[in-house]
Amino acid sequence: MPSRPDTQGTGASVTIGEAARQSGVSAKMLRHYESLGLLANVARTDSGYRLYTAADVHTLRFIKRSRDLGFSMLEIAELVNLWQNHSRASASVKQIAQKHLESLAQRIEGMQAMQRSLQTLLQHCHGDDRPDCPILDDLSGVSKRLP
Amino acid sequence: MPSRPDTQGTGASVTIGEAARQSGVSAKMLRHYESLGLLANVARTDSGYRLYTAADVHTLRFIKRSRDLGFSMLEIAELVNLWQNHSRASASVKQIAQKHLESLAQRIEGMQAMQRSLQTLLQHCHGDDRPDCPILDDLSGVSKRLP
DNA sequence: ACTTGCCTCTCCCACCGTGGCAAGGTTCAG
DNA sequence: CTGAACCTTGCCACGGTGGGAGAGGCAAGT
Repeated sequence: MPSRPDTQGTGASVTIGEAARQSGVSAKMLRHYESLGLLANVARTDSGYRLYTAADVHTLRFIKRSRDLGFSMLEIAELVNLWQNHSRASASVKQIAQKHLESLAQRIEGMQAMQRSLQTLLQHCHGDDRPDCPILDDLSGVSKRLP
Repeated sequence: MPSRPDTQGTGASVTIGEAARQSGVSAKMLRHYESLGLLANVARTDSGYRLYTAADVHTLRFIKRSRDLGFSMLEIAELVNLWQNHSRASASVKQIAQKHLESLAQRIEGMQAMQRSLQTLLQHCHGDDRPDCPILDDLSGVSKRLP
């Protein structure tokens, strides 16, 4: 990997590929986030290359971490705004996180319900070369739903 | 609601709206499933209206139940095939369900990891009108990640 | 016969987040 | 100068669902 100027982010700006590497977000997504208005005012070289400052990369890492926690882009937009607004109330942040946590819990519960049903079905299916299959019976509504 | 012929599905075929009602799948999705080849050979009236037999509706309920258990359309296509193939081996069905269960478990784990992180963050955020906020600190990478 | 109201038809567009590809310009090292 | 690696924009795709437009079908009421 041939060394390019300022690859370490010691001073000025980096290109999109470098910003992608430093933030863990793909270059594709960097452009996308910009188009969503999540990362405004990205500088450009004369030839049109995007240039990311250290602050931009920091924001990108913020976004990445938020995505990793499952926040939606809409929520992340709000979080970024709050983050950059130094007179925010922590309650606003907490409320967003709380709501996300609740929806997360709901989705998990839904999936766990599926999980339980599937486990029961799997337990009752012998899984050999005979056609007889409680799983299909359940899906087709032929059998009483298993407990 | 004016009574339409054969609303009870006593004998012949029903229109898409009725099939939707009887299966719990939207008419929109009925057309979509057909375009996916999941429900082939749907009859038509002279004027082009789709006509669903009782067997079709049964298949739709099968699909609905499978969706409710979180199977993908691709998996459902396989399941429907196996269901209709009377010489299937139950092992084939079980394998699909098993794989689905595993991916389900994985996704649940991922979401639970998010859940735990969020819970920790929320616990540490006082959530009042002051700007100080451990949640944002964590997201921005300023603080050491909370345990 | 005509209107009214509901049904259905086919198409296209949107979501969300991500990836891929194509056709072209830029920058840098050898 | 050439080639490699990078960047640009733009379009298409996924999965599964919903929305709507514009047109036609059908039954019931007048």
